[in-house]
Amino acid sequence: MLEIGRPYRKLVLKLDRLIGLTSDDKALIAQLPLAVRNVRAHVKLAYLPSENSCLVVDGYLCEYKVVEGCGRQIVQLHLPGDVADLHVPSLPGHAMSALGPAVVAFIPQRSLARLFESSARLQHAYLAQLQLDGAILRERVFSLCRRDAVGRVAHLLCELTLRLQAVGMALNQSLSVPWTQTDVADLTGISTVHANRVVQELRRLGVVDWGTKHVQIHDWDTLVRIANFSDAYLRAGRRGHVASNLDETVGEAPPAADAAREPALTRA
Amino acid sequence: MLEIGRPYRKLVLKLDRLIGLTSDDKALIAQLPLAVRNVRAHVKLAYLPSENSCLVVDGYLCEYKVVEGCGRQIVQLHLPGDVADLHVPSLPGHAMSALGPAVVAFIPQRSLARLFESSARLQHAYLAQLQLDGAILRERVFSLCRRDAVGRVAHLLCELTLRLQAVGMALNQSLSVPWTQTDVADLTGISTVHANRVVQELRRLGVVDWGTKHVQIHDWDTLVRIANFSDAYLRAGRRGHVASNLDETVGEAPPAADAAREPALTRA
DNA sequence: CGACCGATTGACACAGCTCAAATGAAGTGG
DNA sequence: CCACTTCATTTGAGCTGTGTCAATCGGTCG
Repeated sequence: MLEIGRPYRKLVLKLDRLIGLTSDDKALIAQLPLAVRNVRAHVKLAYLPSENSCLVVDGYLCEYKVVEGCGRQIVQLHLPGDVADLHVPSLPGHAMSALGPAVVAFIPQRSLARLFESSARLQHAYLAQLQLDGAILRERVFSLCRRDAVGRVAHLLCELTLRLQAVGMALNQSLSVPWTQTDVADLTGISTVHANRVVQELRRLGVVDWGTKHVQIHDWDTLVRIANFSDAYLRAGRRGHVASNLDETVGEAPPAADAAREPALTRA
Repeated sequence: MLEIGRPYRKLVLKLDRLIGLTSDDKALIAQLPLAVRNVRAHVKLAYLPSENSCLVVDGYLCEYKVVEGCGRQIVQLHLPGDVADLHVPSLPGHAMSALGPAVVAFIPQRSLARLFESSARLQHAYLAQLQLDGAILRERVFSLCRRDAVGRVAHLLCELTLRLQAVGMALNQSLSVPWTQTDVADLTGISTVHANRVVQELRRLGVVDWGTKHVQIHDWDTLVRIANFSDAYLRAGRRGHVASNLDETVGEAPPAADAAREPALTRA
């Protein structure tokens, strides 16, 4: 069921949704030279330093750090439509591999650079994407600090669903998740044993149907409640993204002439 | 002791160290319009959406997320020389404030945009900076998953030291740290009570002298060992940054003609 | 059929949390 | 210069979510 045609489709979908693309932009992306490859789980993606980026076409890619002794910790998860920087894992102890079978497309960084030179909008999209990745990472930090194991896994599912839907997948909340429970553990910072208990708990609550390679979400609202999920951070970097909590500073000095020119300071 | 002159000095230092700047670049940065302000702790930095960025001149800025009920979780820490995006905290529940007294400079984003148009190298520096921030966040994720409380705090100190030294501060490992132990707790994802116990443990081991507003590191090597610290990730985004673990793929098929053109896949 | 990997279960240990209270330090007003 | 407040640090004592260890079970593949 792995997609082979139009490998850039999801990337275009995502960027279009993020900041909007012209048809010229889309054509430019479609012309990128891609070397499409199938990757199996546990196969390390090597890199020729800084020479290629890696577009996820289908499946999941993760950057992980090897833990001394054994095991790994996944520090970032890439979904279809994401562009992973292959030179990041050139850090010692870091590596990149697929979770479950995946399809990727290698793109010469030089081609990407040329792409950005030819379209300021696409460059902007790239920046927006970077910002979004940052927002996702920060939410992850929050998750690790303030959510318990069940909350973390639930949050992961919520995020996954929305990110997949942003590239036209996971419609009717049915996710392809060809991960082992060890993968889930490495993603959420819990032990394998506990990951199992969490999965069972989510099943018991009837919020998900968690199969070997598939997750069907039955009760989105409850899942969101368990995860304490809010999708706001997934909109970071979006065009026309405006503050939605400006009310917090309401009651302060009304925007006087100079207050309008520089940020206000608000007593917490 | 707060610095008032040449507010962009640390930024220039950092970018120069990161990718190298020409004197033209430095002059461009020096010409940026800055609105310098003193900020006290617990004062929220408000934002006019997307209108300003915020250069940390002295002290620390943090982005945090409010925890339901009470408390906050710090998701990102900005040091002198860092440029914080003021529109990030426009996410609901997010905010930005200083840890201890700080000096910041507001920069209109429009000016930054113009800056990048006039110098491709500076734009590149900005990207490198974004990448570095990402690497720091990913290391933080790792820390939260795989280091115990003492390790996390030790790692925070190590990172702090190197990042400060990159902007000419913290020479001879004496750090200005005007934080409360609650701040440390919010940074590392532990409770205030436990933060106290960790600080005491570090003192007891004789690795640091942790005063109210200052930390003096006495035994760097031990601190590094406790933190399991490696500074590699702090070099992410650097110019000429090359893979240092290429040896891992040594022994694979020698770089054949086509292997040289696209990344290799290595059995983990 | 045997080997292997992932899922599952149970028993136990402990790092770190919570609650609660005492102590210390810094500032404020009289 | 002294009460008084406020905030940060410190200490103690249980409690609990997760980790660890160790089996068992089930499916898959050669």
